[in-house]
Amino acid sequence: MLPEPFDLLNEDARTPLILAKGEHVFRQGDETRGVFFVVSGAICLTRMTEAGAAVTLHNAKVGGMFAEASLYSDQYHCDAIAVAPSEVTRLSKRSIQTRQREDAAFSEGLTRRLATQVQEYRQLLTLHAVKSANERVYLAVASGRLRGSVTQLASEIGLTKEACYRALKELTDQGALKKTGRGEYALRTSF
Amino acid sequence: MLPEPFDLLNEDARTPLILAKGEHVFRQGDETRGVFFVVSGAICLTRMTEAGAAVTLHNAKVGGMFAEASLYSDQYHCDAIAVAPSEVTRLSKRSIQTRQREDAAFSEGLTRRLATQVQEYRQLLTLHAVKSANERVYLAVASGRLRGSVTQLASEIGLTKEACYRALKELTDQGALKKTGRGEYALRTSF
DNA sequence: AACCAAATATGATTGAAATCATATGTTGCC
DNA sequence: GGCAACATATGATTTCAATCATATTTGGTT
Repeated sequence: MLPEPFDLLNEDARTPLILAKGEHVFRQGDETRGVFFVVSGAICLTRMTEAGAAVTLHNAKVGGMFAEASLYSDQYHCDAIAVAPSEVTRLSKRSIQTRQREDAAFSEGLTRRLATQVQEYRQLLTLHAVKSANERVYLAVASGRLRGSVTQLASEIGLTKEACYRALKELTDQGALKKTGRGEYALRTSF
Repeated sequence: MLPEPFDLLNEDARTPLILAKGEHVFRQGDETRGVFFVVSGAICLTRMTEAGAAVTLHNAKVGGMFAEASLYSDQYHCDAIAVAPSEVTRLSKRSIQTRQREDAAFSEGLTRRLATQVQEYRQLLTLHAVKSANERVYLAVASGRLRGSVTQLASEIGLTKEACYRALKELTDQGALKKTGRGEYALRTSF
């Protein structure tokens, strides 16, 4: 359930938290107690600027984690608020740090996970820079991003679901994609 | 010059490479020899899909790094090509891995750098999801992203430079920003 | 000093995606 | 079994940023 290497942590390193919509997981300035995994719901991280504007830093969704950088800070630098009824698992900072020191496999696993995420985020950002909706959708499908729903893909790649459906239709009409089912599309190999 | 913790590496872990435009730093399938730092120019990472489409994974610019995930792979999974005459520094995989095992400060520094980058990329992706150009520019300025040129900011946040200048002008007219010089803007604190 | 390249700045026009609307299909649940 | 919620799908209209165009300023180079 927890992503590697956090699945290696002892039971007592995990604290489940149930949150009502609007409830805080932590606040800016709170002492850092760990990193979090989203079991259900969604958590939004925001920071206030000096001018009073709220900047959203991250929308953590089911299966995602947040506040990993808190391992290297004494206080949280933003607010984490449940935007829906949620369950999150807190992974104790102390346990993680101890394990990092004492277990090379865990330490390597953590570094590896972060390196992989950096790679994924760069790829996603690069995809966002593609102007044409059709090309963006094609590249997204070619990169294997159409796992869940089309709606989900749309939000992932920065399009409305309507624009995404339209692009899928046009790409299918053009012969670049093949419709393999309701909401399912495959690449048409060009040879 | 090199970002932490790579500045800690010995001289002999660094290999400078000079590349003409179009030249490869490495190819998909090559044995992994290290991670890279861009001293000048720009490097583009692309991968071919089964259907023959080229997917750009990352555009590494001056001061940036690429192929960090190669530390956890035997072969590179994409091509790295200089899109302009470039100089890059290769940081030997072996040296990094040895140092990771033997120097806790280095190891922690690397993990920390990656965690920070994950955080930054998430923030940038979240910013890209803001629809209105004005709001996007405002939030970008509020997050301290207007360091270099406006042109640079524009490309960073996914707008054309024209749209970015216009947004800056409108925000200034509205009183949300204050123009402090040519290409320089500051937040107007609302109190 | 003259010149060039790039950044700054803004106006006019266009186009592509957002929005609004609507219909059907599917899934889970009481 | 029926209802609610959501995903799929596509048509019509609008809007906002991209594009095209142009002028000025600045910094670096010869």
